[in-house]
Amino acid sequence: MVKSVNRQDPTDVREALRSAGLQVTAQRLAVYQAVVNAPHGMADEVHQVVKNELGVISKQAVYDALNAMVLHGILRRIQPAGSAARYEHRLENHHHLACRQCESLIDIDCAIGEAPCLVAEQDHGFIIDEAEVTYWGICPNCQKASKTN
Amino acid sequence: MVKSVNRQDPTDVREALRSAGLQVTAQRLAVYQAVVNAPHGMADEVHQVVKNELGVISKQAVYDALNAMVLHGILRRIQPAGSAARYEHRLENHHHLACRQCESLIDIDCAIGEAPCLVAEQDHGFIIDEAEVTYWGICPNCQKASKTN
DNA sequence: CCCAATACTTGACTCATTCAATAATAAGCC
DNA sequence: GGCTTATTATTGAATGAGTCAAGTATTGGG
Repeated sequence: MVKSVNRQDPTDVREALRSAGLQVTAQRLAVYQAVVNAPHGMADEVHQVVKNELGVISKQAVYDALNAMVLHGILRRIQPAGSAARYEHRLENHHHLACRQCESLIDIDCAIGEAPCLVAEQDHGFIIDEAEVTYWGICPNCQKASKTN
Repeated sequence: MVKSVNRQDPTDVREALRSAGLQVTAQRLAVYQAVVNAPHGMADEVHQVVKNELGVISKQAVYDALNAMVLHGILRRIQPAGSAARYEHRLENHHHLACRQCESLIDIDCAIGEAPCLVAEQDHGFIIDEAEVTYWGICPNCQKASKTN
């Protein structure tokens, strides 16, 4: 399984790429860094950030980099209902708190700890490797906004 | 909150539509029935089924019907990562088991019962109304397939 | 330093979903 | 039961995330 580590040191990313059999390129390093600096960013946002960093990079290269790193467990992809895919570098098991109104997304640790309801009783013969939990609600800002209206 | 009921009797759907302030139309009834008969269907599949039933219906009408019924708690929309939106009529709290390879999706009851890890410790001021849980793994069929290869 | 494998660029393309304008229908009222 | 109007359906075009494919550039092992 994937090592549960937060990689912030650039050296680690290079190593992670290499040990995954991926080449180390300026584009990939910049894409990784963009995700670290702005977690939960969508591909398009990552693209903007990396453009500021490198000058030019194609949208396709961003998608390639993101997909490759997700595939090799260097980044994690999350796809909240109704939103484009988002990316994060935090790899340990944690969950998300999503606002139904403003689409904001917050990390939260697993409520009970290791594997709470994460072991399904009725597994139907599936080999389960992950339990993804998303809490849906209204964030404080949107609560305020709807009161004043 | 939404009443936790499985509506299979057509009369109930009519009532549900009316009490939601929606008009009862042949299209909506057929769309609802299609979702009951083939749970977890995507909009396009629902469209095909309803076409067989009614002869003609526009894709747009299917989307309108699905959206309206989801908005009023008559249907439920689920959006597994990497898939188009799917629809189901079962409204009680339950979760899903998804195969990473074949995209199959199975209902499972909540493992612990009422509200297990469904109450986040760190709610960050959010008013949480739902905890969505998706278990990811490999289904029995795909396990077999990968062994024989 | 060279070369093959890997990655990037460009631009066209797919597919789910939505938008907008027009036509049809449901259901409350007389 | 027939009008009336708000609600819903149809049609066709548009959007936007993401992928595909062909050609060019770069990485890093030999």
